[in-house]
Amino acid sequence: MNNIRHPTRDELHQFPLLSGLDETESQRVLTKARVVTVARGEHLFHHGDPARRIWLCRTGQLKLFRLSDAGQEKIIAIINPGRSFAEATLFMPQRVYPVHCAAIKPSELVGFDADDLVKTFHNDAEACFRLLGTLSRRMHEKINQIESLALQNAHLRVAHYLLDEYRRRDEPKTFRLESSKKHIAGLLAVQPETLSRSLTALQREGVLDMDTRYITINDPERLESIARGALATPH
Amino acid sequence: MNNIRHPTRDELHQFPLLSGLDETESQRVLTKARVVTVARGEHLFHHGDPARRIWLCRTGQLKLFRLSDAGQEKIIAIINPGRSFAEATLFMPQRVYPVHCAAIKPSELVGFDADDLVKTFHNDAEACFRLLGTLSRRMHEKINQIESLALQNAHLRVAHYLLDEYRRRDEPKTFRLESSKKHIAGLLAVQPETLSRSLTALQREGVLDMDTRYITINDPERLESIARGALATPH
DNA sequence: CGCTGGTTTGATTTCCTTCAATGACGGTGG
DNA sequence: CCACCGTCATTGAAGGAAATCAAACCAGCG
Repeated sequence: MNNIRHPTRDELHQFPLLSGLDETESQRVLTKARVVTVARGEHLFHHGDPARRIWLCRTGQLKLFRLSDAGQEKIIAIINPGRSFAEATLFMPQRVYPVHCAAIKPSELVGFDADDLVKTFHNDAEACFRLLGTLSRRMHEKINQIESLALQNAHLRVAHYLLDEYRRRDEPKTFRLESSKKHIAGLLAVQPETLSRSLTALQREGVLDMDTRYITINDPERLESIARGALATPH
Repeated sequence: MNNIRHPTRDELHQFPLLSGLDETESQRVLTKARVVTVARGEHLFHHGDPARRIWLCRTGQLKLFRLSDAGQEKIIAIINPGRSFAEATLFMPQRVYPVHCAAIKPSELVGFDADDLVKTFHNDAEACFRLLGTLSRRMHEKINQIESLALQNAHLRVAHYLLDEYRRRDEPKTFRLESSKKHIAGLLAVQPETLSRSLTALQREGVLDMDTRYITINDPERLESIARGALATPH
């Protein structure tokens, strides 16, 4: 039975980091795990807070982000159900969260005890390898983000983002944006106005159509060539 | 005796990832390890190459970087002696290098066999933990780079860089830049001209003095406040 | 000494942010 | 069910930061 207040053993095993646990370990981790709900807009943790738990998003949506002194927000990642986050804090000398985390939608999370997990990893080489895999993948994603910010202009970043989303969903003509345009702008490190202008330009070019949060890709090849740097020449 | 052609067991143990190996494992890893020299300007590997080795820089200096279609170069990291790199490729499903690597100075490296290392990690939970720690630290560095690119303007990035270098060296009044200004510009994702102008402005403000590659920090507090966002108001 | 590549300085251009105003949603409570 | 409010989205105009272009200078090194 799927009790919403406590993580089930099945759920635990879907969690990639813990999928190989035996009965005893499962039991211990479950005992220390806690379900937390966060209202829309509410913070789960702040940048610099001691990281006593690592998290699995069960429902809802959250953002991991940094803030500038001026209050500008750069989103590092948007967290959707099934994603875990903050694993890298486990192995840092001083265990603090490197970013803020707040809910974009009302969300429900499972929080695993950090000390407890480290103990588990000590006995489980397989789990270590899975975590190494996860962190490595994330590291390469970060390198891609750095390249994107450093070498691509705003329109290129937008085109790239759309193409990535399109492919991630297995290339359906139409799909729904994962989040509001304001948040996507924060993810791409552009102003909402700039994102809006980019999308309008792509629409004018006939590359895509847009209906509020729904995007229809009319010309994937064209989008790809634009993402590669072909200037979207406005007439 | 320090044979320059083959890594010694002592050297292997300085390598943080392998410092806990026992005699047998040391022996195996050493057998498969290979010393490679790279001339200034020469590539060690390209973005997308199969990653059959991970590397330890013994002497010289290298850059890890990405290239834009237009040929612009964004440096992800500058590698100095004692630093290892490319570890994260070990645990990726498709083992390829995510960046280019080229020598800034003539360099000598030890290349460890990837399959061999993975075997070692299977038997050595301690080594796994050390690697998890290394990757976690690098991940947080990447997050800092992303924040820097997204939320700080060029002058702020320069000030931050100088402050970091100053502190990393334990705050000597004068220190030598780790690399040419062209490469530092590539690291900070600004044009060399912009870096030059930033440094000139800081000099004009009396924050620092500069003599070719040597920087003297006259006013660390001022530099810090500039890095925090205090506008360097040119009169 | 005389290259070659790195650095500085100035002038111009481009891109993106900022500012401002209007319009469209979508959730909430009457 | 509809009116209201706040947030999000769009569009235009103006300003500013950094890139680009161009040229002169400098430094290290064969």
